[in-house]
Amino acid sequence: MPNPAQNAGRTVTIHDVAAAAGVSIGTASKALNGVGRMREETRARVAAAAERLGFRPNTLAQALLGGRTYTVGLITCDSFGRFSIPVMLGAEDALGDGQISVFMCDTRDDPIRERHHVERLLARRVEGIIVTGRRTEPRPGIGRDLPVPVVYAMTQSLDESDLSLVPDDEGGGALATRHLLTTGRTRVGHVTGPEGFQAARARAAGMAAALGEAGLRPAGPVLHGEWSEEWGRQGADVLLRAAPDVDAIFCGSDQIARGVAETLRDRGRRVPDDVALVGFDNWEPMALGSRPALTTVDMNLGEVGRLAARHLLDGIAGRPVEHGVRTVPARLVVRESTRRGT
Amino acid sequence: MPNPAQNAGRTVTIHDVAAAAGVSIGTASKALNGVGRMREETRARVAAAAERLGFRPNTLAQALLGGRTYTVGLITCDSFGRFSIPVMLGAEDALGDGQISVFMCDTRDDPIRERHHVERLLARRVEGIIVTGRRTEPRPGIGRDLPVPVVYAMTQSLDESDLSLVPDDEGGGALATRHLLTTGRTRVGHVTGPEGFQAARARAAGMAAALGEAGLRPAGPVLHGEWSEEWGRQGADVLLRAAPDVDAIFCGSDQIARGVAETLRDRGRRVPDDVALVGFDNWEPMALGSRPALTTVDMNLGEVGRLAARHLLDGIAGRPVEHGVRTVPARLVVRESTRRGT
DNA sequence: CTGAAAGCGCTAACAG
DNA sequence: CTGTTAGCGCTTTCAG
Repeated sequence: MPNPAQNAGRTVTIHDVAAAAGVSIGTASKALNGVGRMREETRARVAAAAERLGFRPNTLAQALLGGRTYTVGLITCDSFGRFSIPVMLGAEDALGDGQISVFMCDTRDDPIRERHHVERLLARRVEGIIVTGRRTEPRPGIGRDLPVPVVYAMTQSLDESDLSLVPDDEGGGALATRHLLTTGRTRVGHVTGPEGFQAARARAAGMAAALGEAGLRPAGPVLHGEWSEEWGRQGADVLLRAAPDVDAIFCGSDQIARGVAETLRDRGRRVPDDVALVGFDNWEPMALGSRPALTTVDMNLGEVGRLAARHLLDGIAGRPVEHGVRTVPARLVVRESTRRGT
Repeated sequence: MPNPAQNAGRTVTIHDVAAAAGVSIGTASKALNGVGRMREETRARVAAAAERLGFRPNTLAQALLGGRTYTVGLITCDSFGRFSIPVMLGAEDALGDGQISVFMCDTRDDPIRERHHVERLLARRVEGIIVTGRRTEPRPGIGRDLPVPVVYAMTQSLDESDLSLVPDDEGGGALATRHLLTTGRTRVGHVTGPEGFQAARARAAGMAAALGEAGLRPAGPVLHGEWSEEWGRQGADVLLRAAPDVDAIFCGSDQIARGVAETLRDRGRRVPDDVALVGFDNWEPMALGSRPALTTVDMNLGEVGRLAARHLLDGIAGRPVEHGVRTVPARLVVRESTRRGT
């Protein structure tokens, strides 16, 4: 049986198929697309010829004619980093079934490169663009009045008329905090990332709100620093001095939580018996590698991506795209670091 | 000044530009492409019209006519994981400047999906395909006699006639080991990943070779286990029992190294004073978060990707693509965990 | 120096 | 039931 793919010579066109099947080019097209009515025998003969020659309809020609390319662009400013990848996966998920292919572009955080990529994508007649990013900090949009719909995911456009999908940091902070309260903790501290990050501020706000509902306040000051383990180690020390009776610490990231865990251990506090610990990100290598394994907030980034894709598809279908900033609920993943309340 | 992008209504074609500039369609084309000879004034008039209307040549039409699409496919089996991302970045790097766009496809490790993606890419007339993967284990190729060149990066095709680019695990192991010897260590142990992984075996072989050159043998048995911190913690205990006088440990991954470091600390061995430690991967969040920061082997994955892209471009240009498995040298990153030799 | 016409691979009307 | 034709947007001969 000849391999259908062995057309290394010249690409097989529908013209070849038609010739091989002894029909005209138009008939071949209809036969292959199951359109119109014709003798079953003819249809089969054409199909056989196509199969034998390894015919693959040229998507470009179809696109040119049909006015649709079934492609979208995915622009990331995250160097394909840790956050945008799950988003992309989710997006690919929602798009892939629709026979839509994805052009990937990385901007390296360079606006010139970005502009360049947008131009290229538009020249390729993508039907829509998803923009993802590293942080949730608002950023300038990729352009106004573009001829295709645009959705921002895991990043946020400064332009109010754009649609941006971001994780619910505030809700996540509240979720983590309420979980700690449920397990009987009442003196909850917070060590997190730079105050300049909206994500850090929102998570802290969520925590404060949840504590407030219970008539409580944070134990010690909210400690802002870098998104690093090293800061977690330092921050924990500061916190232990400021609020020695702390019985739970909510951390702005899993990395910070690991650092905190290390200092707690060095200072003879057992996790979770003396101090319960909650991280943020559900970055598994970190959260599972930590001892004990970290309870943490998962931002459902895949869902962010899926939603972004779905909104984009709506836009492509001609339905008006919503605008403003929309938030995707987070989810708590409970592990050892908060088991067995006091 | 009108925004060139405000063509939300209908896409601007060269026909529109020609009409606006008062020239024929062919003249407009030549003017825009700087081809042929014509009055400077005409050229300028066309350029101005194109600018004003926000004309973007339709890449599809150009591709159809020119027989080149300037696109390649990137297939990953790694769910955009930690390893294939740097590879992609490197590839995008080498391709992007050549005005080549990249279609991303994730297979989720499903051969059916993979087949599907390959078909789709070929239908879109990509000019080449790069396949990346999670492990360096050999895998079946994506198809024989495809009409476009294919390069495997960070994964390896079973088909000897394919070109596969993989990191030099053996060289990396030797590099790490020689560094330890240089800092005066002589009793070097090894804790690494599953024996089933070629990467683990190659790294161990590299270490054995380097020790052999110095007339030495590994301290204790080579310990195979999971690629996890937990295994690092356990493995270190086993090693300390089997070879209590060990003064250096080379680990198969940074995660394992972190686990090893933790156990060493628990057992009262100082790093690097009593025992020096080298990891593998240079996965920065892990390597830098560890205390002390880990000396580790960087596989130069970006280079792997860049090379893959370059070979692919060669293939696209019609030059014959080499075949077999080619190896990209690794690089040592020295940090605290090996400073100050005994 | 500029315009007209052919054609890339395909589909969708319309004739036969 | 099948073949012919026009045309998607563009480039490239070849005449004018």
